[in-house]
Amino acid sequence: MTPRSPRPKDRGIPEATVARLPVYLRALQGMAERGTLTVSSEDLAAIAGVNSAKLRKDLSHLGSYGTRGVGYDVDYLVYQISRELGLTQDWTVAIAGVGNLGRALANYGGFGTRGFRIAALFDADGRVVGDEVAGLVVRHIDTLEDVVGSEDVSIGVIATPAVSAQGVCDRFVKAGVTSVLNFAPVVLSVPPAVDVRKVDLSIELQILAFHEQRKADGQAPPEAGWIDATEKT
Amino acid sequence: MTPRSPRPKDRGIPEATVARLPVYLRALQGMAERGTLTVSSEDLAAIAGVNSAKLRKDLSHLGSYGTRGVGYDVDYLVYQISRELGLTQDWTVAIAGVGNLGRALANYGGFGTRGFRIAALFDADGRVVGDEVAGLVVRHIDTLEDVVGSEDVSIGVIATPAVSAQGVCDRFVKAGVTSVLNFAPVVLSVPPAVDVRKVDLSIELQILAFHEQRKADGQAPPEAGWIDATEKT
DNA sequence: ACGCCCTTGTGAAAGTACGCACAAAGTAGG
DNA sequence: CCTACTTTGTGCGTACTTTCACAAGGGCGT
Ligand SMILES: NC(=O)c1ccc[n+]([C@@H]2O[C@H](COP(=O)([O-])OP(=O)(O)OC[C@H]3O[C@@H](n4cnc5c(N)ncnc54)[C@H](O)[C@@H]3O)[C@@H](O)[C@H]2O)c1
Ligand SMILES: NC(=O)c1ccc[n+]([C@@H]2O[C@H](COP(=O)([O-])OP(=O)(O)OC[C@H]3O[C@@H](n4cnc5c(N)ncnc54)[C@H](O)[C@@H]3O)[C@@H](O)[C@H]2O)c1
Repeated sequence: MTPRSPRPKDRGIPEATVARLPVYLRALQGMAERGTLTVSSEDLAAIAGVNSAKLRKDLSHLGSYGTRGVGYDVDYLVYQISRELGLTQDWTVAIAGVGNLGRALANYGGFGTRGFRIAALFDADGRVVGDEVAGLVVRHIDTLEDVVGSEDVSIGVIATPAVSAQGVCDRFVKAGVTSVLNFAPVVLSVPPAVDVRKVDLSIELQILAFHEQRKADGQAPPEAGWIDATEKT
Repeated sequence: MTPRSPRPKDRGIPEATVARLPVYLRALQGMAERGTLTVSSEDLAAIAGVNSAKLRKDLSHLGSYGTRGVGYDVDYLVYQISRELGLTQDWTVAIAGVGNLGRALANYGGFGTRGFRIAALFDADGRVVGDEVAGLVVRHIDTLEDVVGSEDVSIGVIATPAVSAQGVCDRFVKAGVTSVLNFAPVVLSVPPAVDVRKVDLSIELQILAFHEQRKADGQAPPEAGWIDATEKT
């Protein structure tokens, strides 16, 4: 069985654009806090580390929200991007695996402030179950289905060891979760209706190692200006 | 993402391929441990969650290491991919910011086993400096330059708050680090010779939220004639 | 030695993404 | 109202990516 790509055709905003919208949003929110009223594509692009034409094209997928000769209204753009990303509503998140990483995630304040409410923590280890972490009592993984149902969890985070990840994922899916963020170094199989995104630190390091080796193979690195780093995931 | 290399000696492996090689490698290492001797592109692709033609094309960039009618020799392929990724040598890593996330990273065993040696931990907080974390004593960030130089660190990991990230990055770069893995939610500016990769959990969640919303919209009548206020005539 | 059958490696097509360059659209000032 | 100036929105060429489809290569049974 070949796991089908979650969204072969999104008859809407290109995936590459979706991945950049959060970056723009963050930049804009910073500007809004500092009281900036409008911003040009040139300036915003510089902050976000992208080409200004790309930024304009990205925003054009949301609609014509700019004013020629002036730029974009910061607050209005914040609202439009938020709406497009689905951040005008709150999302409920559950984390499975309360080890090193799960604890770091639970304790991280940056989620709640962005509309992602952590509703439950699960672990299989009896020594962890019952602990209070970040204001939540760790529940046993066997209660996952009940809690996910009653709390209406829509995003499941997997921070268990790799061997447990597929099993936990299956339980999330069976319980009705349709988006999964996976930190375990395994490829998860899910039904087509479920989105999975993975964060794999080892892979990131290996990609860096590849380029590092390439630099070492060559000779003197090119000297030039200072650029903004932008990457994709 | 190397913008403009005036020296296209194009022994180049596509970036998209590089990002998948670690996935293949992990699958192959698992097979090797279970004693599998050879594997077909079809089977390996299924495990890695990709199209088999894509896998073959990816591997073809490394050379012709398969045998028609048979498949690929697992051990040999492990070696070739490792070599291509630069994993036949060890890389030295330093982590700046020993908070929730920095500790989780330091305590994670999955790096050392893959050729990434964590050589130093840095923090700016006097209450953290001097602590022992994962067998290393946390050093003060002001010693970064010395340590990076003497330990020959090539990869810097940034796990500080966002406001400190650019500053820490600059120090890494000035000290000679040419690869940075950034967990802070900011776009870093670096010279062209430095590679930056970012891991941004908020962005991942926001992308999931986007698709989640889209799924929900599909159920309900989409926008029923609702037009944005700024729609032009 | 021979031919069958399996799997690789790769042209070519289709689909995405990027960024330049510029007309269109809006502002500001007279 | 008109002119000068600024910045958006996008058409278009280029480059990269994915996928299909199949000829060529190689092992294996007879
Ligand atoms: N810590 C890191 O920095 C880091 C980095 C990269 C990848 N990862 C990956 O993230 C995952 C978690 O890493 P970690 O360092 O937190 O590991 P950990 O061992 O510290 O924590 C894992 C937790 O999952 C729990 N668990 C095990 N089986 C479970 C199950 N079936 N259901 C629910 N909980 C279960 C364990 O009891 C433990 O508390 C691993 O897959 C690891 O490879 C971690
Ligand atoms: N914890 C998570 O799960 C999580 C998730 C997503 C993103 N992040 C990001 O990762 C980063 C770290 O998160 P955290 O939860 O570990 O934060 P934290 O506050 O727990 O830890 C940050 C650490 O960095 C240290 N620090 C501050 N300034 C420094 C400097 N100039 N030099 C060296 N060290 C410095 C602090 O003393 C602290 O120990 C943040 O940017 C955060 O936004 C974390």
